[in-house]
Amino acid sequence: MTQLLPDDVPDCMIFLLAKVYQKAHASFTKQLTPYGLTNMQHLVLESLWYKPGMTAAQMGKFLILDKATLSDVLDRMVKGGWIEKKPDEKDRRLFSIFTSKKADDLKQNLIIERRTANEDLMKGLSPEEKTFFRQLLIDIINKDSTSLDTN
Amino acid sequence: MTQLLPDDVPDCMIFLLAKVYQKAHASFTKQLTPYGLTNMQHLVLESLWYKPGMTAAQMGKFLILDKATLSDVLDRMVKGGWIEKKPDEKDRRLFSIFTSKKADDLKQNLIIERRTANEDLMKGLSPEEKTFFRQLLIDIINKDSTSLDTN
DNA sequence: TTTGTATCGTTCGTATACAAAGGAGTTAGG
DNA sequence: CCTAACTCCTTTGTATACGAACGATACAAA
Repeated sequence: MTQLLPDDVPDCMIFLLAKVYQKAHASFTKQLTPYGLTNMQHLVLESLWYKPGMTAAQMGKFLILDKATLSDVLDRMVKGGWIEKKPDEKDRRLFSIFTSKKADDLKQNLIIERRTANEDLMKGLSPEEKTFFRQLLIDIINKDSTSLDTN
Repeated sequence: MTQLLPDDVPDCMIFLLAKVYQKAHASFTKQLTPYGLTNMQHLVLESLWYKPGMTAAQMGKFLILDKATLSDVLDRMVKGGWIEKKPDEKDRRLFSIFTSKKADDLKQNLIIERRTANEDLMKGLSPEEKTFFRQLLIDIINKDSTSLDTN
């Protein structure tokens, strides 16, 4: 059952952003189903391939995510065998987080899945439009007013 | 604690969309705190001012929202005195939903809050950029591939 | 060294989100 | 009219999200 916007599209960018994100999220979720991974878990893996050994706090800042949210996500990923948490020997408050072999074996596939999802989402846009859209999003995120907190 | 994207911004539109929505959502949430309303509850009220007496199923289609999600939201709004559910006399499966006096008294203020939130989010963009951005979002939502399901 | 402050990760409470299943009610087809 | 199929709404289970408070730890200042 396909759902389109009504003819008189709501005059609310927040709503439109929510729906675009909802659509992108739903699409990527489907792609990841065969792997048994969620969107968020995929994001965590990619961040760890980029910066192995991050602590939860570092990852929270990197992904702009609340530490309470991340705590649960990481917990499920440990249980699922996707990551490992190794206690820091110098500072016993910290855990360094690493991807598991199970995750690393799927690395190339998972990165391709993300690329495909992105291409699907941007399908139909010209290269100029893609660049402009991307830069627009970055500018909005980096704009000063009401920036995101992640402490 | 302000959070910016790293210098090498992640090459993932899904992530950027998530963060833009996260920012817009957080900002609007703060604006609505004095009213004791959430983002979603505000959206429900506006949809009811637009189409009074909608059923939950109609609203779910209008807002492109899962009925399970909506069921909880509406339940909390009834308890909070924002809306009323009146059973349909012809079809006993249905409830017509209406805004309460408490909600209607705040209508003008709440609509202004949404406008302000939208202007804040788009602040710094030229009128052409705003139009283009908005149309881009609408096009992506309405694009055929992997459209949103709502029931 | 002690005391105050800050940080790290967890837990709790609340609010989305959605798949899947279930109960109640309606309608269509024979 | 009677059953099969469908619809509406709720409930259950899981996964984000985030504010707030908490225990353990680290550090800095007196």
